[in-house]
Amino acid sequence: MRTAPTILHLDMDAFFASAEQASKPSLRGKAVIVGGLGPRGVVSTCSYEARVFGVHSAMPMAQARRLAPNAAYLVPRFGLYRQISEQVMGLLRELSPLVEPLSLDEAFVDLEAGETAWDEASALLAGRKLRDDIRAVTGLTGSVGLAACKMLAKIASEQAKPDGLVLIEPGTERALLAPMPVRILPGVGPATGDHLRRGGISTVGEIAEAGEDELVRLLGKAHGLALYAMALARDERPVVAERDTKSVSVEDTYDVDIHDRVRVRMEVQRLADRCVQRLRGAHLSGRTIVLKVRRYDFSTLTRSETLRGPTDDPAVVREAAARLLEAVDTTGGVRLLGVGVTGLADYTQEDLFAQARAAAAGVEEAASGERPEEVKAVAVAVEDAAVAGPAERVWRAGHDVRHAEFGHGWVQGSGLGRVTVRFETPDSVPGRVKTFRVDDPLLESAEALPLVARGEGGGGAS
DNA sequence: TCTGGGGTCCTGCCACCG
DNA sequence: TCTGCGGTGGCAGGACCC
Repeated sequence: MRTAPTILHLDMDAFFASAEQASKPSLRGKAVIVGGLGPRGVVSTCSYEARVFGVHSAMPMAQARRLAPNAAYLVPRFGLYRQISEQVMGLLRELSPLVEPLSLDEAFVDLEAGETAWDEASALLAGRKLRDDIRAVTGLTGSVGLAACKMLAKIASEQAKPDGLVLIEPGTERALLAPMPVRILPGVGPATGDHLRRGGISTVGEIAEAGEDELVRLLGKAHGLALYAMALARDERPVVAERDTKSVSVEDTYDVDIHDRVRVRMEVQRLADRCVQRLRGAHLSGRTIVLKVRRYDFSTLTRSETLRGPTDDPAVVREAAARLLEAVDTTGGVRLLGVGVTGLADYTQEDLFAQARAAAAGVEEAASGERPEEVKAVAVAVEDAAVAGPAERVWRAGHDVRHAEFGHGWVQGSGLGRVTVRFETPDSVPGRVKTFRVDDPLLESAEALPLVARGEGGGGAS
């Protein structure tokens, strides 16, 4: 294990909510909650102002509304977050070629590999400059943790939140970890936490005292050994820049449980098509098709089927998903359906023809009588239908719009044939609110504006 | 209070093979 | 021929993460 604190962990502060506040001046300093707004939505991220009311991520939206009825509720705008994320990841790559993104708002960086830092002083310097650069380029704040391994760097950035920097000095790690609750360690969630507590262990220090054998007895080999090592501040996991995707899936939770079996079949077909679109978008194909069903009582089951070869053919995936569904009892209703593909392989354009042939042959076997050409034709028709969306306009809370007369703004709310728009931009003062008919011809949806104007602070969203 | 969506990894069980 | 055994792959479920 290295001895200098040259692993950096960056965590953007309340990322989605902060991006929304930066983009909408009227929301700055206010409780902002981003997540699914349907009856079964959950909070994705909330601003620090909202956390004061007890709101936190993963909380059911209905509960958040009770706790913070006057907060601004917005649906996520992943396009905007991705743009900002790319800017931030770009800054990280200036520090080192070894950058491991964990999500849109988090990443590890190996500063030593980038020859940016080799000791405490140089690591601190790099961390401070990074925070300044992020603020200048995106207008947002991020918290930085520096330590000699990934686990500790992540704990450090957690301690640094919000808008701070913490370095864990080599040699102090075990003393620092000992009094912390076990849940601080990566891999310890509610279930493992309970398990350990029943075994009389509630702090990291108690894990270390319990010993390796006891941990393995309590949690099994892989988990027990890993946790024991972490408790001793031993974490040899390298920063890995490129990770291969292992699975691709799509799932939908329905506002109301679906009881109609025909509707369930139809939804599974649609999910299969969406899943294949994703798969093809990533230039992948896969061998194992997975169907996921969450029933009315929240019990979840999966059924999977492995094909003889990888496929990215929508007809093949739909057929497999339909077969899997036939083995599942859905009486009582389903609240969620999902279709996924694992056992992934890269494919190239040259492989396409051969794969389509092989996959179509598989379907022909399964649904005897169908000819490969017919199967392919159906698949193409469905894809076209999926691409052609509904014609009516939907005004989603938080999304940007442009009005021919009043300029750029965002949707504050809509309903009963009306849409309310607040007219403001990231660099304007808080704007005025106006209400229009949902079919107002002067109103159109718009792209998100960059948070920091181009030329200001060394770059902006493109 | 009533639980999203997209992932990864691990474990236990079973069947199959040599 | 039967049985035991270890390795491997498929499948289902669970835990965890952001």
